[in-house]
Amino acid sequence: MAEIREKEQFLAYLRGAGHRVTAERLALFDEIFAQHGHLDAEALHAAMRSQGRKISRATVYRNLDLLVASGLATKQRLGGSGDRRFLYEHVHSGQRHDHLVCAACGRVVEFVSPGIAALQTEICRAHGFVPNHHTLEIRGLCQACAPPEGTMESSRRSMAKSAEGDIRV
Amino acid sequence: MAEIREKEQFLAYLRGAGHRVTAERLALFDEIFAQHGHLDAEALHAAMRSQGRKISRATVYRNLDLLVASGLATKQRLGGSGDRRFLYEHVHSGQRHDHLVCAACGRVVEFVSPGIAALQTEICRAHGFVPNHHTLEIRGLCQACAPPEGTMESSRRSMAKSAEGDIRV
DNA sequence: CACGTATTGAGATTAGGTCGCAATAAGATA
DNA sequence: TATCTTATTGCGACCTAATCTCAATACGTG
Repeated sequence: MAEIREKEQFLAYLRGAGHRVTAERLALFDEIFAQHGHLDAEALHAAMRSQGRKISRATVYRNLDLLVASGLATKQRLGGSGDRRFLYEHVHSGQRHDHLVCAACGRVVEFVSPGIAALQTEICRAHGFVPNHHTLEIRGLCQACAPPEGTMESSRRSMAKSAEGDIRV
Repeated sequence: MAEIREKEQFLAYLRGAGHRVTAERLALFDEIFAQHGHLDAEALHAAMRSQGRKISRATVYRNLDLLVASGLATKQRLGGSGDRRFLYEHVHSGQRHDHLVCAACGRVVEFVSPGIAALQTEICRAHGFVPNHHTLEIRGLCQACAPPEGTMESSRRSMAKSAEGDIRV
């Protein structure tokens, strides 16, 4: 289990900030680290209830914010104008990543771009701005939902389908 | 007035899409192009009422979405986790720009980065993704709200304060 | 000018999240 | 381990932003 390190980090954060270590917090932590991808509060709440853990909606929201404050989870509204709820995601070994969101099927693809990260740092420096979090989301159509007509340049769609997650720019 | 071109574009969009050209739509257009920066639906609504134009809230929302669909305005939730409402902004002569949002004072600084734009294009290509819109927001502390202690490196804060809008990376 | 239909306005409704407060339980102290 | 203090929980009420409904209005075509 990779999240053992993160759990320690979470405990350290709680103690350091004078917060108590409650069963609800640990359960929420386990749940969000057990799941992959983005979850909304609703889904988390449902998941925990279905596991027998009775936990209130308010507590889910409160502790989710705590997880975010600890730096172990992120909270964003993905889907641009579309999605109305916050989505939470546990950090991936401290790795920064951003999102490609398909407007048609809702699929979310993560990507990593050291180049963009570097430019952002540069921009912040130039503006005397001290960055903390960031959100970069590109909305459009994924391969599968690509333009149905495909009149021109329908060729380069060949090497596709499954290659994911290792592209770096 | 620079927005005369945009207004024609808006009219063309309306007609092309089989939508009617109503007084409310024109008034809304004028208002959003008269203002600078980001406005929420509420503010727009208030602004129009205070100008004598009686327009309903529902209509504001509906037509704001129309403006977005026409490509003449953007709709985003800035302020990351903080802001709960959508903010609208008219396009600046077709220029793409992104935001630096101060978590302390709420100030929003716009920046332009051809470098990031290029990398985004590159990433989309690599994923066979056809981009449409995007959102890039960096949250943190602006110069004014910078770390209050400033123990180390308190020097480079000198050339500051007013230089804005011309930094390109 | 008249007609058909998209659009508007007003208010009800929904959705997601937050708040207040009494009951509970972490964890410090002895 | 028993006790005490106070953060945390759960529940339901509440809030806000945005959407929906539907009758009345007004574009714009013929």
